[in-house]
Amino acid sequence: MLQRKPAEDRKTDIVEALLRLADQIGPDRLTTNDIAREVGVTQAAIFRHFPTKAELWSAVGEVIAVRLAEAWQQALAANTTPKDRLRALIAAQLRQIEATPALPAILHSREINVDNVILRERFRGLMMQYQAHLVANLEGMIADGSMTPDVRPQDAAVLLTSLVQGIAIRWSLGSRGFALQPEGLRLLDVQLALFAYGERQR
Amino acid sequence: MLQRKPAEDRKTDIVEALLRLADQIGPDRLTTNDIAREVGVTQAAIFRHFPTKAELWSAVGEVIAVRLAEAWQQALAANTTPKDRLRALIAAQLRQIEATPALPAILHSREINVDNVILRERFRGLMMQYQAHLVANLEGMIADGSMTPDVRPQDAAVLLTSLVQGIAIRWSLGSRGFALQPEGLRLLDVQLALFAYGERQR
DNA sequence: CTTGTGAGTGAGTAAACACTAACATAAGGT
DNA sequence: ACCTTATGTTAGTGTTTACTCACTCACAAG
Repeated sequence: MLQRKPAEDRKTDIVEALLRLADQIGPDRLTTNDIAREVGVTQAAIFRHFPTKAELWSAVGEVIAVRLAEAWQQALAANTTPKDRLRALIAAQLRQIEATPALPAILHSREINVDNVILRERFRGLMMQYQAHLVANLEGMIADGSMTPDVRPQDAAVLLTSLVQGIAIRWSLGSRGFALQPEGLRLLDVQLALFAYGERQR
Repeated sequence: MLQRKPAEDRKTDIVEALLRLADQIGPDRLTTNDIAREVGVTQAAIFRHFPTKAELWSAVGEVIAVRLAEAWQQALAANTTPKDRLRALIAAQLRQIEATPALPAILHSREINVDNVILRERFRGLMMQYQAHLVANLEGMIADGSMTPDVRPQDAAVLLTSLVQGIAIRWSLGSRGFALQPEGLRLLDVQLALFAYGERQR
């Protein structure tokens, strides 16, 4: 028989297994059987730790939300200039996706966005927070002269989040044929150079 | 009892129903029962027209591929300058998504990208074709002076496709709270203005 | 060494799934 | 008007799904 673990350890095992499998199988196709096999326990064991599949998904959502929020806080704390902070915010997002490739798929999954109303609102708020961080630092960049005032910070923020999503999609569709973070940061610098152009010509 | 239709008409009914439902229920969660109810026939009737669910998805993929290719051809044919053609290509894409909101979800669904190898390659080729159109017209813009030569056309194309995807995601997550095409074109013009900056300062 | 607790199992359940076979009848060409 | 055909239905099939329940036994505290 298999080694027993305290409930808390096993719970994290299950959540990690789900995150791994969600990338291969897809969030909406993942079954409790798949998860149990990956963890190395019987299917019934999953339900000892999570009363329903929906509550398992809630736990996964919570883990993701905490990780993202922590990564952003760290990015902001470790840098001082608006431009460095902006780059760090984007880099953090790319790193999170690289570490958990299923992240975009889960964020847009029906499991979370249709079935789980609480989690949907949680993520909506989280993404608005990210957008707010971007806008704040873009405003800072306009103030310190590293960005043109011709582009509204809100629009610039949309362009940047789109960039991250676009690269992530290209990365996963192209079977991860390139390193996500370097390629993402390279394109970010292209965009930031464009943002700076307007200023230079003055 | 229900009115009978020639097979060809019914087939398109079924495909249209799937496209409508894929948006609400999700491509990977859609069942043949859901589709049958939407069309207004019994579940078994679906299998009279499509031998398997996978072949139904193939038909859906084919319809999407044809529509996209046609929209691009039309966009290119109706315009002459590189900049107008570029705008038309983006506008066409936004219009397609607005008409078929399930389109992004289907393009990234496991149904097509994991199960259906033929269709996956078909879409990969299609997207590369779109990218090629964008690059060609961006090169034209550099040549006619409406774009800076400082940004590689390939990079600019990635920024633009990301923009479309990003807006589409924001549109669907925000419960379609804004008009997709106008907002998309507005942001496109912001980006195109940035692309032109480098040139202006010369 | 004993014993109480709780992690894990084996063998189920009903519902939902894609798909099938036998039969029915509306529709269209002759 | 008839007869063939193709579209549709009814009532199934086996499989997979999330979830349950009675039971077992590993393990740590006393």
